[in-house]
Amino acid sequence: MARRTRRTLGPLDLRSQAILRAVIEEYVTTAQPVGSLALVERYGLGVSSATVRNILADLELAGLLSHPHTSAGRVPTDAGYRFYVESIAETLPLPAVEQLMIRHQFGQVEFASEHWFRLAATTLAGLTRSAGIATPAKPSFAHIRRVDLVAANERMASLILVLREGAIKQSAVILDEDDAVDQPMLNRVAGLLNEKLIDLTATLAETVVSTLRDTDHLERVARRVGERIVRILRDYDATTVEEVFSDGLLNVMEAPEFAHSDKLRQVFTALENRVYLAELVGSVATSGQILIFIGAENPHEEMHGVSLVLAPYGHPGQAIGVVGVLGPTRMSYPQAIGTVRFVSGLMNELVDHL
Amino acid sequence: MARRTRRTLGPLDLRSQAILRAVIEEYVTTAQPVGSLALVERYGLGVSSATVRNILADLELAGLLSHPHTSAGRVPTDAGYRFYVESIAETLPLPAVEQLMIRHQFGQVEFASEHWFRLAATTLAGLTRSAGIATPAKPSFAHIRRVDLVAANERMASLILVLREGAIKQSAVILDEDDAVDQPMLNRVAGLLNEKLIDLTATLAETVVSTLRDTDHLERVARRVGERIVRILRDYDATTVEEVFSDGLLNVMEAPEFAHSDKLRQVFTALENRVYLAELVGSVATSGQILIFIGAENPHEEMHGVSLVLAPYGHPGQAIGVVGVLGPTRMSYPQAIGTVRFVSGLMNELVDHL
DNA sequence: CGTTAGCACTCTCACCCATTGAGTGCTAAC
DNA sequence: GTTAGCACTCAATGGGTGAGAGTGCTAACG
Repeated sequence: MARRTRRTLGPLDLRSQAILRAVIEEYVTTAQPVGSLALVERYGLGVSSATVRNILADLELAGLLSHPHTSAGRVPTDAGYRFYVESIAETLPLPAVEQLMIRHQFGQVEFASEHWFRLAATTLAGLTRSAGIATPAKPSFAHIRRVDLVAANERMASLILVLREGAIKQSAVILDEDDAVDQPMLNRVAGLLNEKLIDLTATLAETVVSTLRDTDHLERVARRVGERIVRILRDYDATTVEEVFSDGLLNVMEAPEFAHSDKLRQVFTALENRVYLAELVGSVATSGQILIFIGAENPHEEMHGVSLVLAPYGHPGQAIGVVGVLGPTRMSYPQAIGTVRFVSGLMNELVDHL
Repeated sequence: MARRTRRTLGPLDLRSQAILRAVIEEYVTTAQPVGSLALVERYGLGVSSATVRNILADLELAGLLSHPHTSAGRVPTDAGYRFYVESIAETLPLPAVEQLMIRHQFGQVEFASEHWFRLAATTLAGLTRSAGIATPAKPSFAHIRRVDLVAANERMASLILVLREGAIKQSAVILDEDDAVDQPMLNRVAGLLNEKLIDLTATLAETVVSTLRDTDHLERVARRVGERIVRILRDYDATTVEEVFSDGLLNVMEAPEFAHSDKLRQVFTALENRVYLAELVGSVATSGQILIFIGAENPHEEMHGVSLVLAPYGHPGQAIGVVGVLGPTRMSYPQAIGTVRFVSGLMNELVDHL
C-alpha cells in the first residue's frame, strides 16, 4: 500500500511502460488475460513475477489495465491502448515485398478511381485481418466537366454528367409533350450546355441556367436539363461522403471476442448504417491526419468494443477520401497504422496521377 | 408397425399433408421442434395427440421430418420443405398497402436502374426479414450506345462508354507520346467513333475498329480508343453477373439457428465470395422462372442451412437481372415467394419503361 | 527501499450427477 | 383406425466439487 501512494501517477517510469507494452502485445496475440508469470517468462524483464505484480497493480490503479476477476490476468483498457498508441513512436511499416505486391495489384486493375478505393478496402482487409474501409475521393464542391445526353425515346433522355474529379452521375430526364427531341437535337443541347457550364459549380451553373430563354425550343430543353444538373450537383455537394465501401467483415467476425455474438451484431448494424461511418469519415477528412478511435472513444455506442484507424487521402480543399481499418480494440495498432499509412499514401499517388 | 407397412409412401393422404403443413408453419414461427400435443392444441385437427404421433412417425419415415433426439419434437427436413413448397398452390401475395408503399419508394428514387436494383434488395430484406439480393439487368451482349471522351491531360483521356442497356463504363486511355490530344481533338475522335460504332456489339465493333488506319492521327487515336472499347465490351460479355448487391444480412444473423455462429460464418463467406452467387444467379437467369434452393439442395456446401428464393426480371434474349431472398431454411416460403414475385414484377415494369 | 519468495485466498472452468420435463413409441382397449 | 395410458429416452438445468491460474499480502533479503 505504501508503495502505491508513493508512486507518481503521471508520467510512467520506463519499466512500467515496458510492462504495459508487453501486456498489450501479449494480449493482442493471445486474446487471453495475461498474468505476471507469463510476462516474466516470455519477455526478458529481469525481475520476478512478484515485482511485475506490483507494477501491474499500479497500472490498474492508473486505469490502464483491468481485471476480469480476482484470479485472472490483466487486460488492457481503452485508456491503456490509447497510452500505448501514443507511446509507440515507430509504427510498423509494411514490408517492402508486400508494398510491391500491392502496387502491382493496383496496376492490374482498371485505371479508374472507382476500382481503386474498392481495392484499397480489400487490400486493407487482407493485410490487417480486420475489416477494410474506403470511400472515394470527393471534392467539397463539384465542378462540371462534361455533359452528355443520350436519347431513350422522344420524351426521355439519359443525362450523363461527368465531374471534374472523375465521378459520373447518371439520371433520366423526362421532357414535356411539346418538347419532343431526337438524338441530333440532344447533341445540340449537350453542346450548348458544355459550352456554357464547363468547370462551373452548382451556384454558378444555376445562374447561367436561369439565363436560358423559355421561348426557344433548344434553350428550353437545355434549361430543363440544366436544372436537373444543378439539382444533382447540389445533392452531391450536400453529402459529405458518397459511399463507404467495406470489405473483410468476416475477419472481424472471426475474432474470438465476437464469437458469442451480441457485440458483433452491433458492429454490423453500425456498418450497415452508413450514416455513422459517414460522420467519422467526415471528421477524418477535415482533420487531415490519421485518426484512431479506440473502443469507447468512439462516438457511437454500437462501436464501443471496436477500434478504427482512419486516414485521409487526396488534397484538402480539392478532393478528399478516407481509407482505414476496423477491428477489435485488441488489434495490432503498429501494424494497422503502418498499413493504413501506406495505403493512404498510395492512394495519394494515384490521385495525383489523374 | 402393421400400420406403417400398410401406408403407401407415395402420395400423402390429405390429413398427413395438413399435419406436415402444420408442423412446418409452427416450426417457422417458433424455431422450436414441434410436438404432437402442440399440434392438436394449436391447430384444430380433431384427432388425439396419439394419432398425430402415428402420422408424424410416418412422415419421418418418408424423410419429410426429422428428430433431433428421441424425446424432442419434429423438425422439417429439406425434403419436407420441398414437399411443402410444391404443395402450396397459393403463395402469400404482398398486401395492397405494402405494394403501394413500395411503388411509392421506387418513385422517390432517382430514375435509373442503378438505384432500382439496390432498392430492390433493401426492400426485399425489409419485407421478408431475410437478406435481399439483387443484380442489375445485364444483356448477354452489350451494344454501344454512345462514346464520350474527356481530356485529363494531353496524354490521357477519360473514356465514357454508354451501353444500350443503361450501363456506363469508365476507363482511362493513355496515349503514346506522339499522339498528344486536346479536347477539341477528342471531340472529333468521339464523333468518329459514335458514327461508326453505334449499336454495335463487341465482335462487330472489332472489325470496324480494325479498318481504322494507323497513318492518320485522328484515326490512330480512334483506333487506340476503339480497341479499349472492344476490350471493355468483351469483359462485359464474359461476366454472367456484373454485380450482386445484398442487404439485410443482419436479419439472417438474428435468426436463432445462426446464434452460435459457425454456420453464419459459412453463409457470410459464401456471400462475400460473389462467384457463388453469380453462378446461382446465372442459372436463374437462364431458367426464366422463380427458383428455390432449400438447404442442401444448394450447390454450395457453405450454403447448406440456408434457402434461396430467386426470380429473374427483364426480357430473355435482351437484358436479365435477378432479385431474391436468402434466409434460413426455416423461412416463410409463401411470404418469400409472394414478395419476390411482386418485386420481380415491379422490376419488369420499370425496365419496360426505359 | 525496492525486490523477492512464500503462501493463503479468490474465482473461473470443467466435470459429474441427480432431477426435471417434454415428447416419444408401444400396447391394449375402444 | 383411433385413443388412453404408461414406460422410456434424452436434453436441459442446477448444485457440488476439484483443479488451476493468478492475485495480493507479508515478511525476509540485499
